[in-house]
Amino acid sequence: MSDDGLTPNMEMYLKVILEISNGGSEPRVKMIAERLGVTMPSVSGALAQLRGKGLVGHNPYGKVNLTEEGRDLAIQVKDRNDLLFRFLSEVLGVAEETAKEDACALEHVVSRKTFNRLQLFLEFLHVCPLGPGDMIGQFISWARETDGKRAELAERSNEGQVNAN
Amino acid sequence: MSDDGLTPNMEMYLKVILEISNGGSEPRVKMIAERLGVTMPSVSGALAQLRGKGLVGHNPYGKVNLTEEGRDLAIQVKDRNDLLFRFLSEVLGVAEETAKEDACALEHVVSRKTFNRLQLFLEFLHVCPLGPGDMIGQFISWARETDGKRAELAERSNEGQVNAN
DNA sequence: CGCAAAAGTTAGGCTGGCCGAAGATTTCGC
DNA sequence: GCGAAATCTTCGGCCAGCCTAACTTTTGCG
Repeated sequence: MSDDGLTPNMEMYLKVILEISNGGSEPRVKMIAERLGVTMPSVSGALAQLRGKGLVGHNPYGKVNLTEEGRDLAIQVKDRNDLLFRFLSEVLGVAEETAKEDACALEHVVSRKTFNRLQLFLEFLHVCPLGPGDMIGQFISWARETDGKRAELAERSNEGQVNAN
Repeated sequence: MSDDGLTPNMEMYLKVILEISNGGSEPRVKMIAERLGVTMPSVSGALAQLRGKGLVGHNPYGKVNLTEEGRDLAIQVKDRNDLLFRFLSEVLGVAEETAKEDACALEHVVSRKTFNRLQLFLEFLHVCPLGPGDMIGQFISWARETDGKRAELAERSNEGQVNAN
């Protein structure tokens, strides 16, 4: 577990607030609500909690901003997201949309230790001493072939199998 | 998301019931409670829900058993867990304990598509055309070195840094 | 058998999150 | 500068999960 003592939901709020301000906008309750797909009352409640933990500054009807501590946590969440996304899409070759969704769920659950190892692993793959840098490409094309063959086999062995997707 | 329409918690209940029966015991409320670290009333409640969804058979004071559908789902969860655990421990070289914990959280959150790609990826690493089979070993030792070097650097550049764990 | 211990359930209460409805505040256009 | 629209908060209510306390059923031992 990622343990910063926050629930996945609270991490999401922090991350979104960070993203909004990184995007150059003033984070507003409404905007946060839209991005998270929740209603404004939910955001109000969440902000109250986060304010209570000293992670955001926010007085009623006022501006929302991350405290230093809140910003640090938000950055950590975002870093986990970025790393996971890169791993899923670049290494595993998962479709962008899926990679985004999965990263967003995984980011709250990956421990520090695993994060570190995964980071190292990505570096390694790029620096990889085997083959000229491109072990990822090798995997991707091997995977394509393999997938293809298996699809054929499945086809050939007939039957109305369950959707394998 | 893994979407079987179950919450992570419900998936855990199914998984644990499966593990208990695979271990050759009759799953009992008490045993499930112990394995999950919850109280018996929580288990009772969960079983009621699962029974409602037709995933377990269980009448009051009676035996607990998975229906066919429940068993299928439980197996899927377990498969996800196994794959993740292998990836974390064998490939990334994460410590066993951590790998177990992380796999247990990740298993509820990995989409089918990502699961499939990860599975393929593990196969590939074992079959890997680059270097004779052992790209994992290469990573592990490269990681050890790199970690070492960085520890030194951190050491040398002094300062009471935050625990980098 | 008969009754205590173990196992299980029901009841009530808590927290985290979410919602809609309704009321408060701020902003903006005229 | 005032009123309507937009934004935000407060208030109840809901569901998932968990707990403790108290009650019921089953088990098993003397």
